[in-house]
Amino acid sequence: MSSEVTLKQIAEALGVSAMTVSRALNDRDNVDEKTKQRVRNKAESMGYTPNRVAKSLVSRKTHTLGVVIPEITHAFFPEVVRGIEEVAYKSDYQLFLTNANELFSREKEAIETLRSQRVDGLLISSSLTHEDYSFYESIIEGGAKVVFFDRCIEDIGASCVSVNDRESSQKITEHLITEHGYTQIAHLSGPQKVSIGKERLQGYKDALEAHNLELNEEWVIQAEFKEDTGYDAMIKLLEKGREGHPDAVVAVNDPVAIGAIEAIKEHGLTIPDDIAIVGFTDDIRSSLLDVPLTTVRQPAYEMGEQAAEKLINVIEDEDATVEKIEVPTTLKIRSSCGC
Amino acid sequence: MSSEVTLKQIAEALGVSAMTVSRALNDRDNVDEKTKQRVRNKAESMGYTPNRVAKSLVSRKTHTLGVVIPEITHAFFPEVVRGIEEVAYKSDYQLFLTNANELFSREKEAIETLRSQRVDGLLISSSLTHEDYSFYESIIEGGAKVVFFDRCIEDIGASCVSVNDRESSQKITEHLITEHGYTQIAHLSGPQKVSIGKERLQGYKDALEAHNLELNEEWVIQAEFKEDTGYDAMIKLLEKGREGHPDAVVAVNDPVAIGAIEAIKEHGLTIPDDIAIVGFTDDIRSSLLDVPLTTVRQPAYEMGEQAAEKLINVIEDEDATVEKIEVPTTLKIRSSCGC
DNA sequence: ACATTGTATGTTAACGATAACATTATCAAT
DNA sequence: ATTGATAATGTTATCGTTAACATACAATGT
Repeated sequence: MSSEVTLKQIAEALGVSAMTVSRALNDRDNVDEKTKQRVRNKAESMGYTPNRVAKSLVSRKTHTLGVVIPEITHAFFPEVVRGIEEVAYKSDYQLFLTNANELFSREKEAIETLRSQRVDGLLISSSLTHEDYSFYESIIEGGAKVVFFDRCIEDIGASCVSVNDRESSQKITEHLITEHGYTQIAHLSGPQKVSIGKERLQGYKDALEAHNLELNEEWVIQAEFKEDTGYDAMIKLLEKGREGHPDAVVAVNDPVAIGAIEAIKEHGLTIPDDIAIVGFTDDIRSSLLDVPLTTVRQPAYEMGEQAAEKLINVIEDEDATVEKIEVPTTLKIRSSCGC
Repeated sequence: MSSEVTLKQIAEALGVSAMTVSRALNDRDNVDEKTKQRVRNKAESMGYTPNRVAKSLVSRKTHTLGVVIPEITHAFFPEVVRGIEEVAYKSDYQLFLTNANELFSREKEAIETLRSQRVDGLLISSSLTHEDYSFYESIIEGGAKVVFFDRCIEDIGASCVSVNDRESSQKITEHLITEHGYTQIAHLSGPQKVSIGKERLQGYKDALEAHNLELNEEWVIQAEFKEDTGYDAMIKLLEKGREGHPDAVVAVNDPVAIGAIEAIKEHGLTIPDDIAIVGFTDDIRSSLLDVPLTTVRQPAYEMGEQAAEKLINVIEDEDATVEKIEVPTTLKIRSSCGC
């Protein structure tokens, strides 16, 4: 039997109306138990699969969520997606997954398509790198239910699940200052248009300020989020060299730190003796490096769970409020910081 | 404007019929250029988003693919999904992603739901661990378009994209024999009900046989696919101990090898001097271990691409044939084998 | 005997878009 | 002016399901 079996076909085969079949299969009241059984058997034997497309058209609900992430390569986002998936599964939602590949244009396209699909809600980690939020504003105003995670766009009426990047960044920088006494600390930053890039830089600055260390603008080099940009930024930093190299480096995330480590090694320097370095994310590789990387652990799975729970809440409860949900980070002290 | 704008509403606002609006927005012939422009402007200003649900009901095509994977934690499947996503994106398909969590019951449920969603096709990496293929048979007979990848179910009328597990397993085992002269080689196998479990064991046996080494059944221990099962299996192997431990171990995949390495270290043995070990997969961590792991590299991204291409081909071309597509593996020789 | 209640079923219309067919307007050719 | 062809637009029915209302019939109470 083909997958094209419809209620009407079952109805005809049994000599009843389509409505009765619908009622029987949805186990409603007011249907004779014998009829229900007859219908169920027939549906089974004809290989009936309910058509959610038709159902969605009537109910204006698709029971689907759109997930938009900026990349799938590293361990972080898959882990977030696993958390999302788990919650969605339990609440009987299906997931549309799209990878924007760090391109906002592609993200926009993806969101547009997902809205066409009439997803009940959107989970977005933004690839935006400029400061024009009008696209998000318009879709939210247009009634889309959105929850951001990790890379958030704030104050535009959508909830957000992330870690406290600024505070965490400050904490790990302070670890370098108070535990190890470093004073010459550089930062390989992320793009300043992305919230986590800005926040983490700010946390680094906060730490310096709190300990009366002077900020050397020359030692803040902008990378992006991947290994090669970390490598390049570190090379730049090492080649400035007039005033010598820094004691320690705070990288915007672990992939950047991993790239930087390679550059440091190539320059014949050792970690942590010549230069200490710390990251952010706790990439799956970080504990396995020659000199295990001290970093900030972000609970990715939990972040996914929280984001999905919040979104489903927004979808199902009319008066859910806009929230900023922070999931706690933990410092993962390993040896790259000098410990 | 809410997302609930319909063609009819635009039509009313302009005093034309819904059909004209539909034609204008789809840029059909036989519509006055001025009308088209008026319609487009109005649609834009009202924030119209076409409803794919309604469209799908008419066209009986959803332009969506269902992807079912057994796990998302490790790097392999995310990378496959990235390949799938890329191809789907280019061909304008959306992806439903579901994680079966290594549970066949959950996979079955997922497939049923995806069929309800009327996905145009399914990409499946099976979590099946028994030998009853009737579920797959029935959905394929029911007209579902299916392409398996990595963990395939063969000879039931669906195409399959995978590596040649048996041959690759034989090759890496032979590397241990011919390059290093090991003769006491153990195997930590996968579940024998899963194709890759069976095939890789078989490849291991082929290698022994080809070199006239006796197969010691005691040294084939069944693990599953994760670290903890590798650890447990290795402990079992080490504690048999009457005849001493093996020279070398062939693990069914890298996570199992990583678990086993821990067990080996705990027993105070060193790799590769006391026991050499090799894996399969080329996990992102494998090159970063204390003793980098020799393994078989599976081109995950390419596997995803091929699987998606094949599926789209099956969907769009009536007389596409059933194929077994093999993507080539490469040996990643590092130092855990003794090199 | 008859209104009343309740159970089991049927009919119609709707969700939003579009294919297929129908109608009207426009213009050139005779 | 009339015809025919073509361009522009409208109408109806359909996809599969279900809500809302309608009907048929049996059982109950007075």
